[in-house]
Amino acid sequence: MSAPAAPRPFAKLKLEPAYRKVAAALTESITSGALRVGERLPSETELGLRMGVHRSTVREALRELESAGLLRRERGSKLMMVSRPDRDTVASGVTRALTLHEATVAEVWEALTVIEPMVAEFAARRRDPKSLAALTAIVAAAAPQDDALAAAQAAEFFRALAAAAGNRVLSMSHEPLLQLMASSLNTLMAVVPQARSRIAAAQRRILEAVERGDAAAAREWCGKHVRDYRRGFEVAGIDLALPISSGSARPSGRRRAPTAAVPRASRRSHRP
Amino acid sequence: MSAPAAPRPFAKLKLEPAYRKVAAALTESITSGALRVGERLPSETELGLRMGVHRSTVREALRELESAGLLRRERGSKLMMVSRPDRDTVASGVTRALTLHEATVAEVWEALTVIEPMVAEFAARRRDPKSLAALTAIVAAAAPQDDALAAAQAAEFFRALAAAAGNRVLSMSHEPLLQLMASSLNTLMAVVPQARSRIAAAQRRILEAVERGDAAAAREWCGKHVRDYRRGFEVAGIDLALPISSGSARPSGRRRAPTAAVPRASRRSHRP
DNA sequence: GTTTGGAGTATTGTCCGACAATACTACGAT
DNA sequence: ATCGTAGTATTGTCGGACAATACTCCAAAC
Repeated sequence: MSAPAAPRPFAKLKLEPAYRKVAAALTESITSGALRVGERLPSETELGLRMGVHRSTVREALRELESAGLLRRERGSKLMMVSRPDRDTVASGVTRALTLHEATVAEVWEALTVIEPMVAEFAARRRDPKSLAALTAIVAAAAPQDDALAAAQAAEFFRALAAAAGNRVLSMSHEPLLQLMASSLNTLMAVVPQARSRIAAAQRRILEAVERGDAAAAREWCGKHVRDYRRGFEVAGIDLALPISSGSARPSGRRRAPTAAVPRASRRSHRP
Repeated sequence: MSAPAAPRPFAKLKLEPAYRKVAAALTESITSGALRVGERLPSETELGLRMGVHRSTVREALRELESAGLLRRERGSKLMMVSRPDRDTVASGVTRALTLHEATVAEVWEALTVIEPMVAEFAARRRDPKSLAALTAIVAAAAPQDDALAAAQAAEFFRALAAAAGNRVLSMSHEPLLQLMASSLNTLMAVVPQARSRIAAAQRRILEAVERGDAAAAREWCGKHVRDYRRGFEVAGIDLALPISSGSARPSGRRRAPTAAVPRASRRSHRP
């Protein structure tokens, strides 16, 4: 900075770098409410000026908050805006972590077993017209030929169910599960064609139970539904003990060799 | 870079900035396994050289991955190391998101209602000596006078229970709930002293059921336990409909005015 | 022979400054 | 009042610099 910080007798020992302090300060300002959601941040230069660091340092901090979803930019704007991390951002973080920890298909399925039936139960208990309409629309949208679409619809059903249950914590908690299931569902659809009608039937039964507010029935049918998925996986030959593939479900070209951003390790970058 | 990229007839339209592309490429390399966990990254300069961008640009990308927990530095090392996001990193992201979305105490409690009993059931079903020992140790550690410690112990019990259940997905899913409960538990302990013995008793009963592999009993007792928390909240006068306080449970000084990192908005930084 | 002590190098953290592209503002012409 | 345009502010990216410190490796000391 401008002040060269004369090395005093017992100088301060700097435990964490400035960019982290800046990031922490900004995060605090957001979570404490000092900066409200939707508010625009000052420019990088001004932030640097006020906090006594250089713009580059501010920038590194901003990238941190940005990737956490605490800051974003509205379409075609330059200034950053305070925002709450949206569902997908948060969930994809969890998804990545679980993938890297090599969570198995069985673990994910088991978690679904735990959560979804209760979600259905709450949905039946708290049904309201709007979410019922949304649910109905999704169930009605019979998935066509496309396997990927059918898989997406299956996930969408659970999403809508959670929305109908009116519990954002549950909604947020089960989102990673849906994301993780994506690739398995894809192969399920492809390999077991009759799965589609079974799923459709199950969805209809759950929807009916929710519609008439029959919580117990909704839970039961949903439980059966999830258990049926397991059978589907077995029929499709998906090994439940295997780690879930991160299956980003990209349009195509998933089989090409992993484009290594860093092809070879540098001379002495790797020490066992 | 070195090549000035002569503005060709129909120039490339750059949709996303370089630092994001770099971050995406690195992330891909990690999730695809091209970079294995534990491996050391090359230096920033070398990364920049190889990927054709300036060091500053690489740095911004690194901050992104770092905050996502995909990169970390082992104590006192300079080079970055590929890592899997650890439980706390991921969970605190979810916690922050839910806090900012103003999830209510009721929602969090409800989610606990859904997850914990099933966790207890699985723990009973899959009990193994090691996790049983850990559980026993935690239950035995009767929380002393300190309210914060008692609250922490209560959370720790659930953590150990999930570990005993041997499902990392459930473990990861319920961690944010425990974090969110922290502050409420704190006030619960402070206001309702008799809660401590009730909790201890409940933990003992759950532990017993798990020890003898009685899945149904474990689930039942755990359900009662969680429901008892709700009663505790009501007695303590905690409004269930209120948003959960982000309660970072810092040692002290929680009541001071929020230290605004950015005291006043700059001249034209805010447009309604 | 093993340990200790440096000298030298590599790497990060931070800063400074520059410049093109582009969003935003304000003013002047119609 | 509307519109177009010139000027300004801001981001994205680059080049380079320098202090502090981790790492390497060789030589001296025990």
